[in-house]
Amino acid sequence: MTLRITELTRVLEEFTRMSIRLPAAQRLSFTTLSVLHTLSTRGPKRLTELTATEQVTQSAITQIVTKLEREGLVRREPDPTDGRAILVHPTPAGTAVIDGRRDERIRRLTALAERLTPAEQEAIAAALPALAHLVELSAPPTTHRSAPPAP
Amino acid sequence: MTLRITELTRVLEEFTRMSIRLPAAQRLSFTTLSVLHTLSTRGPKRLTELTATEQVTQSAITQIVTKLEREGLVRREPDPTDGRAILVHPTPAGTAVIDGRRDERIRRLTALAERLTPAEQEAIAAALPALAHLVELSAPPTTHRSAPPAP
DNA sequence: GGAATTTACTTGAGAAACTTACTTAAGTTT
DNA sequence: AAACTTAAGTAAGTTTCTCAAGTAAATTCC
Repeated sequence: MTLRITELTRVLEEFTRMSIRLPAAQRLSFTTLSVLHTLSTRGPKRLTELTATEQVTQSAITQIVTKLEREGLVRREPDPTDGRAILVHPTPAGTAVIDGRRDERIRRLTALAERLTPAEQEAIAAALPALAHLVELSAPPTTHRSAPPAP
Repeated sequence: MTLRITELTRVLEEFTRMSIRLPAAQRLSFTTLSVLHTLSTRGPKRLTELTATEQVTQSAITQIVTKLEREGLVRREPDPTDGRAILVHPTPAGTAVIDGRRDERIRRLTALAERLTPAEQEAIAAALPALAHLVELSAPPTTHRSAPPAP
C-alpha cells in the first residue's frame, strides 16, 4: 500500500473545517485567535515573527497584540537582547482560552472516535507518530530564541 | 496501543495551521474562500444552509455570495421546489480556485512526505481510510437535497 | 566614531468584512 | 384568508485589516 497524498490532503481539509468553526465565545477574530494559538503553543515571539506566521501585515499584528493585551491575554515585555524589539508572552488567561478551545475539539473528536471500529482506532493510533513527524517537518518547534544559521 | 485523542487533536491543529496560511492569490477573504470550498465540495446550497456551516450571519452570506457572483465564481439559481429560496452553484472558475489551492497543498505535503521513512508513510496510508471515516461521521456528504429525518 | 541605512514597532486614515435591525416576498397554519 | 414563519436582500454602523508615514534602536561603512 502506498500513500495517496491527494486523499490525505482532502481528509485534512475536512478536519480543518471541523477545527475552525467552533463558537468563538471570547469575541476574538479568527486571526486574533490564531496569534494567541501561536504564542500559546510556540512560546513568546516578537511582532515580526508573528507577522511571518500569520500572513497579515505587521501593522495588523500591532493592533491585534494591543487588543489581546487590553483583554489581559498577552503581555508585552522588552527583549533584553534587542532594544527595538518586544516579546509577546501569553498570560495564563490567554493560554486558558486556547486550552478551552482544544478541550472542546477533544470532546467532539472523542465522541466521533468512539463510533469507529477497534481496528480503525488502532490504525489511527499507529499512524499518529508519523503524522506528528510530518507536521514537525513543516514547522520545527522553535526554542525561545533561535540562533541564526551559521553563515 | 490505544488511540490518544488529545495527541490527535494537537496534530490536527497543526495541520490546520499549515492548511490555512496559503497566499490567497485571488484576494478573497478567509470566509469567502470557505463558502466557495463548501460549494465546491458539497454541491449547490441555499444561503440558509451556508449560514449554518460558516458561522456568520445570514446577511454576511448574502454579501459574500454577491461578491463571489460578481467575480464569476458562483451562480444564483432559483430553487425549483421553493420560490423563496435560491441555490448557489459553483461555476467552473469557482471550482478551479479551490482546486488550485488544493494542488498547492498537495505539492507541499508531497515534499514533506518524501522525507518520512517508508514505514511512516505506510502507517499513514494504513490509517487513511479510518481518518476519512472519522471525518465523514462529523459531516456526512450531503446529496443535492437531503430528506428530513423520519420522525 | 559618527552619518547613513536598516530593522522593529507605532500611528492615522481609509477600505473591506461583518453585525444588527429592518424590509420584502413566498410558504405554512388554522 | 388572516396570522405567522421562513428565505433572502438592504442600510447603517462597528470591527478588522491595509497602506503610508513616523519614531527609535541597532548596524554598516567610510
